[in-house]
Amino acid sequence: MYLELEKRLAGHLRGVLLAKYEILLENIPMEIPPDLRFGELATPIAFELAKKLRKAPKVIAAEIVAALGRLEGFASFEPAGAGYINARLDRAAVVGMVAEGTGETLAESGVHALVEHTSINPNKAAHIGHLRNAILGDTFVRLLRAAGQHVAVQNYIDNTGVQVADVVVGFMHLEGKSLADVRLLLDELNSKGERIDYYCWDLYARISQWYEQGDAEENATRKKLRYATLHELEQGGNETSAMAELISTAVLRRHLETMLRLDIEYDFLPRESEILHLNFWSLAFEQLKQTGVLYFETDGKNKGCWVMTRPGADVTDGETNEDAKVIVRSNGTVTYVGKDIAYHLWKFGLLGRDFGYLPFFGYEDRACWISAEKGEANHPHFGGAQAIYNVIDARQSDPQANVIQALRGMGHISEADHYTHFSYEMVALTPRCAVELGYAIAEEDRGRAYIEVSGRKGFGVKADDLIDKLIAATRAEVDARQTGRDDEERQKIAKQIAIGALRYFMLKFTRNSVIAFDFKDALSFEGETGPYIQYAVVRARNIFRKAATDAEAVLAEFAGSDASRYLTDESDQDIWALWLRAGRRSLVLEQCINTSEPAHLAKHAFQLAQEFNNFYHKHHILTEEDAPRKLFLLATAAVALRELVIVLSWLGIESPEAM
RNA sequence: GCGCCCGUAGCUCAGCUGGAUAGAGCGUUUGGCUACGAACCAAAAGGCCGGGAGUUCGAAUCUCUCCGGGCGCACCA
Repeated sequence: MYLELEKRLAGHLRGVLLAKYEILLENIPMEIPPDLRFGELATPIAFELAKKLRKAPKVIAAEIVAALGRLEGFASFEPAGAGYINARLDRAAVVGMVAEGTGETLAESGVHALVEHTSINPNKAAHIGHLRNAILGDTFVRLLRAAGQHVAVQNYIDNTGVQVADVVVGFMHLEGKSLADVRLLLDELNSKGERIDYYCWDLYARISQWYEQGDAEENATRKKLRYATLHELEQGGNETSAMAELISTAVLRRHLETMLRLDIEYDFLPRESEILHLNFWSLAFEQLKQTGVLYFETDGKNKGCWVMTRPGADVTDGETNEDAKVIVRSNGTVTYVGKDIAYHLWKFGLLGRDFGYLPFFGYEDRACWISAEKGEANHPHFGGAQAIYNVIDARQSDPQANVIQALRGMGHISEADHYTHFSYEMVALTPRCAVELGYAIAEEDRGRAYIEVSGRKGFGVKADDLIDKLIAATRAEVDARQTGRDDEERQKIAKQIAIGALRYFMLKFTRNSVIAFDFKDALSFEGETGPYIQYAVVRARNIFRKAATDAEAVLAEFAGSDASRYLTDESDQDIWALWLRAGRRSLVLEQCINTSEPAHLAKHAFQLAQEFNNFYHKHHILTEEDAPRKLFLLATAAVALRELVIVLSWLGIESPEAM
C-alpha cells in the first residue's frame, strides 16, 4: 500500500510542479512523518524549491497544496510547519488496500542474480561468524526472490587452499594416518554419530601450533612439508590430494547439513580445484593482457611479475608503480586475486569456459550441484548472471575491489557496476563469553569489548554447538508450556523457535556493526528477538482458532466494508497505526534491496509484532459485542498475522502453530 | 604511512535518499494474569548523538579536523 501510494503521490506532484512552475523533478523525496498528527505521508519538497523559486517554503507548500486537488487514496493535503506538505490518507481506501494486499507483490523483474555466501574453508567446523555470513546471504536471497528476481545461490569452496593442506599434514604427520586410515576414521565417526568437522577443528588448531612449536630448524622443515603438501594438493592425482578430497568433501557435507538446520540451501558449489584444473586462469590471463589491465613489470620490487594498478592508485606515467597488485608472480604462478578474476568472468558469462557439473547433495525437492572436471551431460545452467552479490566479510574489501577494478579495466562496465561486495563485520566474542567457554585469554584482551575468533587457534563458538544449545533452551521452555503435546511436536516447536531466535539475532544488527557475541544475548527469547515475533503470530492464530474461523475467511467477509468509522476516535489511533504498518511490506523490501541491508526488514517485523501485541492487549476481540466492529478487529488481526508470517518467511523464520 | 569501518541512554543497538519533540530492546523502579496464552502489556527514570569547525532554511546523518577503538594494506593463501 505505502509503496503504491508513495509512487502515486510522487507522480501526481511531478505533474503539478511541471504545470505550475515548469520544473521537472526526477526524485520527489517522500517520508513517513514521525507522528500521525502530521498525516501518514509527507514531502519536504517545498524546502528544496525555495531557492529556485525565491519564495518562502511555507508559501510554496501552500501553493502546491492548492494545486493538488483530489487524488485517489488520499483524503487531504495540508501545508505544515515551516514548509512541509502533509498528506492524510483515505482511511477506508487504505484499509481496503491493505486487506487485499494491493501493491505488495512485486512483479517478476527478469533479472538473473547470483548470490554467493557461506564459503567456509572445508577444513574445520562452521562457527558463529560463518552463521552470520550464511544467514545474511540466505535472507538476502529470499528478499531478491520476493522482489521478483531469479536468484542462483552459490557456495564457493576453496578446497585446495593451505587450510586444507594443513589438516592433511595433521592427519599424515601428526596422526600418522594413511588414506585408508582416514577412510576408516570417517566410518567410525559416522557410526558413533560424531562430527568430522569437529574432529578437524581440533586437529587444525593442533597443527597450527605444531608449525611453531619446535626449534627454528624443525619449524622450517615443518613449513616446507606444509608447502610441499599444498603443492601436491594443487597438482592432483596423488594420495595427498585424494586425502584432501576425502576430508574436504566430508567436511563440506557437514557444513551443508549445519546450514540446512537453518533452512539454508544452495544451488551450486563451485570449487577451486576445478577453477585450477579447467584452466580458467589461462583464458582470463589472455583477456587481461589484451585489454592492458595487466602489464609486465620490468623494474622495482615487482620485477618479473604481471601486475595491475590498484583501485584509486595515483599512477604517474613512466614511473615504476611499486604499489601495483601482483597477479602473476615472477615464478609464473597466479595469485588468489588472479584466480578470483577468472572466476568472476565466469560468473558474468564472460570467460568462454564452463564447469562440469555433478549432483552432490539432496534437498527435499531438488539437488545441489558441485563443480567437476567432467560432469553430467544434463545439468542446470549456472553463471552468466546480470548482477552478483558476494557475501564476504569486510576484511576482504581490498581483494574484492581489485576484482571489480579488473572487470572495469577490461571494459565490463555494467558487470563491474552490478558487482556488489555484500560486506559485513565479524562476529567476535566478548571476553566474558571467552572465559565462559574455558579459553585462557591474554591480559590485554580482558578489557576489550570483543576478541576476534580464530580457527587457527581453535578459538570460537561452533555453529552446531550454538544451535544445539538454543534448541535445548527452547525445548525446556516448550516442555514447561506445552504439556499436552507429544515429544515430536515439542521438538519441532523448539527447533522453530531456536532457529527463529538465531536468525533474528544475526539479522537485527546492521551489516557493518561488529557483533560481540554473548550467550546471554543470543539465548534471549524476550524483547527484540525472533521468538517475540513468533509469539505474536501464535497469539493471532489462537484468536482464529478460538473463533473457529481463519484469517482468509475473515478478510473475505470483511472485503468491501467501510472501516473508517472505527479509526476516527483518538483511542483507535493505535489500530490505524497497525494497519499502516501492515501496508509497508514492499516499501521495506525495496529499501532492503537498495541498501543491501536485511536488518531493516528485521526491524519492521519487530515493530509490527510490537504494535500487534499492543493491539491484542488493548482490544479484546472475541468478547466484542458489536458484530461489525468485531469483524473489523478480526480483520485487523488477520492482516497483522498475514504480514507477520510473510515477513518472517522472508527472514527465513518459521511461524509455529503453538509455542 | 595509506585505505575502509565504528563512536547515539548504565549495557546492546536502530535512526531509509539531510527534515518536525533523537527511538527500541536489555537492565533498574512501579503497576497489570478469574477476559483471545504474561516468551506479553503499561508507566517512570535515563541523552551536549566522541570533541571542535564548516556547508544548509534545517545536521546524529554531508565536508574538514582532532580524539578514541577495530580491520585491512604481501610475489602468504
